[in-house]
Amino acid sequence: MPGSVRDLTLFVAVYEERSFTAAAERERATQSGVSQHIRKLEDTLGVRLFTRSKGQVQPTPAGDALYLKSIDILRLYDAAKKAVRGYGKGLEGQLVVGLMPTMTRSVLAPALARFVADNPNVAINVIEAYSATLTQQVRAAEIDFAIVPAFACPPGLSSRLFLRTPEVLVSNPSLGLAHGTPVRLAALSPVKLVLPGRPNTRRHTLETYCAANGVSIERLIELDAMLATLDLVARSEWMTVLPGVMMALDDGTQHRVNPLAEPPFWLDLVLIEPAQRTMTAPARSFLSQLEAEAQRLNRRWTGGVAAAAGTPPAPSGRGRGEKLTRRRPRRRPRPDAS
Amino acid sequence: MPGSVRDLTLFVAVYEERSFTAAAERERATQSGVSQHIRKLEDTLGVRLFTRSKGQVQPTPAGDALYLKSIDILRLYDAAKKAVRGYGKGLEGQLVVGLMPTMTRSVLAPALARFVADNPNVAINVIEAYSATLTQQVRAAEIDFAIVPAFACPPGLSSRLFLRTPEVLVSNPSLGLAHGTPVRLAALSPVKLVLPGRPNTRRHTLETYCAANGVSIERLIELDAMLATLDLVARSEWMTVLPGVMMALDDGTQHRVNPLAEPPFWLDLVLIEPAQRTMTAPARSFLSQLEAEAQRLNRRWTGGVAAAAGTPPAPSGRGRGEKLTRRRPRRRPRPDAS
DNA sequence: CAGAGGCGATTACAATTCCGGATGGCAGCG
DNA sequence: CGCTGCCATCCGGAATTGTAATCGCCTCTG
Repeated sequence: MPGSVRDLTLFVAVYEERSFTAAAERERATQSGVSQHIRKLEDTLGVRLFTRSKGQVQPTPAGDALYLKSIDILRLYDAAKKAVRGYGKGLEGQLVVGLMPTMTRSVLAPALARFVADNPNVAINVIEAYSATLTQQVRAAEIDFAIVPAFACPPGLSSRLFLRTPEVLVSNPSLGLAHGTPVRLAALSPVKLVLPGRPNTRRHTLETYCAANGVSIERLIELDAMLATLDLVARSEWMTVLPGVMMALDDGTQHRVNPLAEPPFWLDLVLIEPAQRTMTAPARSFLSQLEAEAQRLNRRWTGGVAAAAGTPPAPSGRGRGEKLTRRRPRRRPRPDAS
Repeated sequence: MPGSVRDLTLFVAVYEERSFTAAAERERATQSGVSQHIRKLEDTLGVRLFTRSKGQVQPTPAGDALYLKSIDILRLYDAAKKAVRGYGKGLEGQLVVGLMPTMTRSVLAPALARFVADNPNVAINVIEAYSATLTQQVRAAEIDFAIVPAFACPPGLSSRLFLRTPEVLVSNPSLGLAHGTPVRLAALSPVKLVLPGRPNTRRHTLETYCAANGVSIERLIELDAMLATLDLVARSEWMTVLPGVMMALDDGTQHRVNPLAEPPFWLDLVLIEPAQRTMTAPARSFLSQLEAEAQRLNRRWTGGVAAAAGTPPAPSGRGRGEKLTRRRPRRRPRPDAS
């Protein structure tokens, strides 16, 4: 009933060669096979496609019509085959990743572009959310892995340090800070800061830093919207503090970016994944791309000799790649929101 | 290697249903068969098209791409099938017909339109030429039949009367003749006539008529180009004489048409075909359409009571449908040119 | 007119593919 | 833990496809 592409190929060959035998050798088939294919076509369509009289094979009007359609179909078919073959390289599978705005602003795009180029047949789903949501989804094994700020690791999760990045002050260029140079926040005190809301542990961490280092906050706006925060800073005298890896590509025209100094202030990002299962190959591959890109961008702040000197050792003996799965904690600590 | 349309149909079904079993029953197949088809596709393409994990069938990016192409291919394929099936009705074969301008000006188009509508899969080739050429081609069995002026039938031809049509005077409307009324050519004498060249027997017949009926020819132009003749008559005071069936559709605005009277002047058209072979079914069918149309148009001149009165009996006992094949003549008479 | 040769149709048989039922693995669910 | 739904796989028979050989028709040629 449905007919094969071979039928059309042979038909087109006969049409163009005006000969069954010529078509047969062109298509590496026997004259007999070609004859049978054409006859099958004619039978199923109920139409003669060629007149084989006078020693000449001539297409009928129906043959002409079918030829015009056939070449389109075959061209499409071939294009489809080629296009789909292009997906053959690289890994295969699905990949669901949870990332905070910290990762999605600068790190994600290059890593993602490289990964899809290398692995076109992996179905990718990136979820941008705050760490509370992400942690929950990882524990439910809804996503392959997530990158979140370091926190007390709840059960069912496996985690390791992903990146240590400096916190940076982000301000309006008109405020006159020299882009990229370390800054002592206390020297600017009192400051007007845009900070995340109370549920976000980041808020507490930042306030603690300020209080401990003689930074008085003149005014404060709570914004849990990253795009709005950046826009507000770019258009006003409000400032904010963000993870450095997120701002590594800024050149100082939209935002002035200055690492906090005296004392430096570091943020640890950790990778979390469901403890009960091993990471899929696409997840591993994408993670390595992501990590490479994050470290490359982070060198904007740690690569310089002066900045490198200020890098503290990894905290509390937990090095990169070291698992810290906790199976049965006494109580479940609430994950912080970023 | 080349894959069948069934593959794509089943693939599309799976893609849309997101389920192998649902696709199977939608396409009247078994789940097993669907699974095998998809696997064959994946193997030949070297790409996974669906991820069958978590109890969910989800297309991969390659699956998405293939789906987009597939629906186009299937749509095209279906359209092609439907279109070609449309050629299934009616007769099939080839048809080569030779006609003079006398037939092609008014008779051919309606007959041809009806014939191709009824028999879409007949390859038609109409050759417009003068009778000398046509007779030769019929004898060489290059064409199925031709319509030519009556003449002494050479060997190898079978002929019968096709149509008796009155000769009509064609003139410029500004000359003031009443369109459609019989006219006595002698009353217009002397006349300025456009006539075919000497090789055409028509020329001799017309001159004979004029001479025998007191028509003096004031001036004469030889034109063997029908379009040019009609155009010249429409734009000047030159007149010509043409077979009536050719001018039956004219309404008198471009050309005034008047049957010759006192005496009337008839042209016999005959059908000629190769004697050694019987006419093909398409040829018979087309001929009957052509004949019906010719007679319909001819009634414009013979249908009226007065005109019918002037119709002479068929000449020399050769009625319509009567063959006059001559196998072995003494000498081969030169066919006249029309 | 006879013979040769080209070409498509047909036939018979072999290889392959297709199809459907049965079975097994896996995950979700009560 | 059994049940159920779903897909993969295996297997045997049916159908299709491909091949080689042959036939019939036509053309060409001498």
